[in-house]
Amino acid sequence: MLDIRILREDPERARASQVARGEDPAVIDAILSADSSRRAASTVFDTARAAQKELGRSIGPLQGKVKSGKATADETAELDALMAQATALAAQVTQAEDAQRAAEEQFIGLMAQVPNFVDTRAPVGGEDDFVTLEHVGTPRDFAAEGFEPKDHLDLGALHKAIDVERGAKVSGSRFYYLTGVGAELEFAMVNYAMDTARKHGFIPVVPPTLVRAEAMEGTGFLGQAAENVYHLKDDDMYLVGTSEVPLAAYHMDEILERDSLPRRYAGFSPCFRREAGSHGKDVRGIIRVHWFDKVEMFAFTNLTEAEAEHQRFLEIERGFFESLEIPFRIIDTATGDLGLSAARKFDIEAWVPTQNAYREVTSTSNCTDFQSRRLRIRTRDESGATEPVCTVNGTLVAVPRAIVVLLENHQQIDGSIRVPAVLQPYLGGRTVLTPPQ
RNA sequence: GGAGAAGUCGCCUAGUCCGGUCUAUGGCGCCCGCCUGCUAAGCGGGUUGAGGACCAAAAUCCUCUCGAGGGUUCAAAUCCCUCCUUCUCCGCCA
Repeated sequence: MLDIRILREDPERARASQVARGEDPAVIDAILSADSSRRAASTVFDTARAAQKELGRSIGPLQGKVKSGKATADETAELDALMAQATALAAQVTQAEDAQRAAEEQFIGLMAQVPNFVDTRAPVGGEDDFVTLEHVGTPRDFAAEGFEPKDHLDLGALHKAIDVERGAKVSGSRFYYLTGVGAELEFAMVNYAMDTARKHGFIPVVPPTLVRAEAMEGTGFLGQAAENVYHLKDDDMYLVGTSEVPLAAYHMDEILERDSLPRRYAGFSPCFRREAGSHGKDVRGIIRVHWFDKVEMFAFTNLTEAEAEHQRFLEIERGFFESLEIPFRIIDTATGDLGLSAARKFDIEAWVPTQNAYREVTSTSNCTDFQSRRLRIRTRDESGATEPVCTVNGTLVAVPRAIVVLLENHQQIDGSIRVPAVLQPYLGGRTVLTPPQ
């Protein structure tokens, strides 16, 4: 949810943000108009209600007298007159209330559609208009090493680590089994990621992955992204696509004391995505799947700290993939590709040798106060007044994609996989994974 | 899943039977002030959150908020319905 006060004071900024995202700026004017109708309706209602209350205070004692039979004829007549007035007033109040509610609903409906303000430093444009900020590491020259790299599915089959055929048999396309060393790799990555997060001051969390509409809505996943969310109709529950959802909603309706910020959480959870509208994309392998496990970083900060926190998240992600000795680049996502909640987003794209391309492995977003307004998560400023917090999220490790880039980048000519030093303690000290006989 | 009890402005709590003077009681905690070698005690005041009016700002005022949403009524913390949550007992289960 946007801050209506900023919209009132600086509608130009809101219109510019809409334009940058490729959205309709006219919505902003519709909102401003709905806002003033809402305020006018509210004033009418308040006035009518105050009069009604006042009248009620006269009726009460008088009726007491009449009921007990102690009232004079004048008093009985007065009560009748007051009651007639009250009846008339009640009609006014009902009408004013309906008008107020309608105006409020229209206003909220419009507000909920509008994405967060973009950070003006984010590159303007669509999906392909990102800016590459940095390259880290150098892709291997397999030709010079004298062999053709195998893709992660071939390597997965060779190591009996990834089984997509049986995944499809049991659950359908875009499902997989991790077996043997594949499963071990998942635990190794998750444990390494959690240890990393803990060292950076994050509290480890295993959150619920089935949530109510409110949590989904509050984090901005029931808007444009709704088609990618699994919904359980019988229970009206949603399967989360990321632990960002339950982590953000963790402090829903709370006021977080100023000195308790930033609060940093690292969530481990399965993630479920319908991948509607991505037919034909990444059909082979486990790059794009309906379910995967992920370690996600999440922070609640105050307004002035959010941007620094976002940078911190990027540094942690950078350090993580650097330590895995995987070449990657960092991109600054373009405004048209930010999603509903983010003001700015950085992705790490790791090198996938067999695709001769960089593919997204992490994403960190600064959602400023957009989610916290929807979830009513606040803190107090110096004067003690409440203000919304800011939320920042970022992937530490999304398991299947991390496995893909690890296998492909560290494969050797005989099909074995070199284990980067940081991961060795999590794999029983093995320095190389050799295919089972 | 079944039966029962409960949910009040940080925490505890009065009020609900019998609707209006509830503009929600009292205690604890916390904050400010007074008093005071210091501290404690004592005394006085303040202490839910949201929206709005006025405004440079403060003060002030209005409305909403008694788990949530509906309903009855001139009027709902209070009566009725639905839902949520918690607790107790039973059943089932990793």
